Amino acid sequence: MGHFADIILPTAVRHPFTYAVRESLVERIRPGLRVWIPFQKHKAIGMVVKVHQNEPDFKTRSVEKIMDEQPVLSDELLELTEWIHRFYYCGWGEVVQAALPVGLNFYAEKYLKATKVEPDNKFSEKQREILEEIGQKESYTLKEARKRWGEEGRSQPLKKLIDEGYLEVWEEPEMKMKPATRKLWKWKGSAESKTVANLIEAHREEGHDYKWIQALELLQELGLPEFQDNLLTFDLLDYYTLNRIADEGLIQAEEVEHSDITLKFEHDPSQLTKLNREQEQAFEAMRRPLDEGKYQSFLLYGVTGSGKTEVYIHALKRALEEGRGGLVLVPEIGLTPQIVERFYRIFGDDIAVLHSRLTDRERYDAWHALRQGEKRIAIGARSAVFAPVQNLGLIVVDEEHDASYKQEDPAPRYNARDVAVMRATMNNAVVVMGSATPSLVALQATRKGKSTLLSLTERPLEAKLPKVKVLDLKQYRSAMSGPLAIPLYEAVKEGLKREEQAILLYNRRGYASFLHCGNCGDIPECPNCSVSLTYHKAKRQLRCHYCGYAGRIPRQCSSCGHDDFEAIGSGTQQLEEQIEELFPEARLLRMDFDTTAGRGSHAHLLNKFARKEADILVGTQMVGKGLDFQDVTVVGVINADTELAFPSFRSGERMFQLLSQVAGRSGRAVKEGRVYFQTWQSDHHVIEAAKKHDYRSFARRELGYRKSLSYPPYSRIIRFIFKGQRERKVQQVAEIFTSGLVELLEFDDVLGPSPATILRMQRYYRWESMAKIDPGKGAGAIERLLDRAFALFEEKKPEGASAVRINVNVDALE
DNA sequence: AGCACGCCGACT
DNA sequence: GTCGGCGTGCTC
Repeated sequence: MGHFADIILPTAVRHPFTYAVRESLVERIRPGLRVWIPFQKHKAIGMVVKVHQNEPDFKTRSVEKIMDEQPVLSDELLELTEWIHRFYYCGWGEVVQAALPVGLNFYAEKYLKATKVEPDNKFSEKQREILEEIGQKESYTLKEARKRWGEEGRSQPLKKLIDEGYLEVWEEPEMKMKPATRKLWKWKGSAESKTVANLIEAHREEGHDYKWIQALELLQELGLPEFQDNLLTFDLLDYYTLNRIADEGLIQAEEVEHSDITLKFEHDPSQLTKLNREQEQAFEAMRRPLDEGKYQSFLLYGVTGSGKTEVYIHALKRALEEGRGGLVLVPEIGLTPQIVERFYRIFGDDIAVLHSRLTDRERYDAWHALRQGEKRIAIGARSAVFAPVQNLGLIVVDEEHDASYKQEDPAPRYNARDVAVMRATMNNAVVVMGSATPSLVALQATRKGKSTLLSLTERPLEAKLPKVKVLDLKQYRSAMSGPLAIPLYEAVKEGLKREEQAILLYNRRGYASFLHCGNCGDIPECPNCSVSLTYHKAKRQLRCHYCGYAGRIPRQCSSCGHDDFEAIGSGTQQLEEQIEELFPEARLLRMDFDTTAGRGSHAHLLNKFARKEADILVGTQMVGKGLDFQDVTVVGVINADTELAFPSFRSGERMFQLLSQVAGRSGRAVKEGRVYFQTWQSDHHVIEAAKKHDYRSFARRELGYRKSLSYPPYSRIIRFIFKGQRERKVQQVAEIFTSGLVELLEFDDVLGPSPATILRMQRYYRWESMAKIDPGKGAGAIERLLDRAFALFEEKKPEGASAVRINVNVDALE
């Protein structure tokens, strides 16, 4: 009897493909190995998930060769990815593709080769250049060629050569990865020449260009020049910035072998901090299941500054002592050198840091080191949940409530926090989720006994929580100083007198600048999406945030024909101007989308402020994480409640998180701080709870509201997006599919269909529906339900339904 | 999801 | 007469 292999590919098709296995391969083939297979008209990489002897009733093709000696995915990760594919209703191969680094995933490099020989005069000059260059080299990747000649205007010489068969494209399964050398940076400068601060000062006096000074400041911010061995790694830095400084001869760049490139902070395990009483209790609670090798889930609720990280570190240390590995997940923007340093100090080279600036090769090496057990801890953002940590004993999910754990688009639309819980279950491991403002889903899990609540309430003595004053705008309507209610205005004024600093926050909505017609008020829209175009003053361009469209400013208004466009500044820009009028003496710094466009400029602005080069910082919520300033005594939120206008069941939760962050952060300074919330809804429970730093009362109210409308955690939301180029068809498909859902889900709520908030995006019309289902339903039940919904739709679908794509988003956040 | 095939409108 | 955009259907 013949042998067959079920093989997955990175497609949205939700079933494996069955291939025949030649006799000579039967011995070696097994799940987790990648294979080179014929697929459609080309060859592709697939992964074996099952080997069996059941001949299928269609004709099979044969596995060409086996690519790996050892499975790239262990049984554990194979099982985990399969669960994700069922639960989040996406292709198994799509999950595996997201889980593996380049070099171990399904990506096969495409190469170019010159084939036919033709007289030169047949080609354009550009084409002759391309053919000559490619002909010279042994192998040329399509990627390289596209980079060089892909953007050659309308004529597309490269594409034509390929289409006409003068260049052949073929794929190869093996990845040729660039050697793992990187530039390492050496700080040149004598012991006396000192700090970068001196240099900046000196160069300022010499009138050096601003960008150069900015680059230097970046170095100073990171504190790297003061490094003991004067070696700078740029793992978490901006390559171009450092190159620029190197060009100036201030630092030297050296090529260094890969093994030397890891974040080298001081490694001194003896610096383990002693835990306080509460931290000790939390640690003790985790220690039992950790020692017994049992699954248990914890929610570590602790206000900012209460020392959650220390608890994580102690627990990790314990896991390592038990001979097990650890995994630390942080939000996308949470992986800063400062955080890495704290872990590195205790665990040294036991840690693999998986951050977005790694090259393919470095990612591959880090993955390998974990797989081989050479490194026992992985730290990284969302996709690090797939890191091949051996004998996993502990998973930490820091800032558990953070939205960046959920991948929205493209598939797989998984939530790394929930995947972490599942992975811990499968490994009999402990999972700790930490937050100062836990998500209601995590909180509910503790009430249901699925998770254990641990609290850290003590803060270091010097860090008192600031007093929050709510300013009701209804009441102050006639007592305003520009955008500021009188008490906030007075507070800022008094603070400035004492040479203290202030931060004024403006909510995100309406933060971009745009253009409007001075005659009829019409705002130019994106030709591909139904959104207003934003105005980029510097480039004199109109841009779309959704599809990337960029265009010139139109000559005349498309609706009335007049030609007098006016620019309307962003919310923060306007606020900045108004504040300038109120406090003409003060030095202002604005921080928003426009001013932080460049890389590193975010940290740059904050540090400028920290050095007291400005008195007032005006910004959007992106200021968020950077509120710990010694001399800031006034923080004002100009429009605390705009978030509530956002049509989402989570807007209250999001606003509470935002306001708590503001209210919680500014209390670190020694001087007593004051926080002001300006709002139209002073009696709103979210405002009241945030004012009193009272998570519990917020949660109680919010859970009541969620329960009454059966929103998460009392339901699980599945969101469907229907998209296609013909609006009528999209609507029709949305209606028919949704009516099928209603039939299947008699007792659960189905909302919609309705046009999406942004009806048209990238030339596709979008409609959406939402189903609220029983939160107890597991992966299997969800998969069966959706299978039935699609089967039902298959029976009822109208003519032309295939022009409408249906996206499924399980546990959608919005 | 990607990709090739095939149909139909615009331009040399 | 031909090029290229987009709807349609398929992948073992």
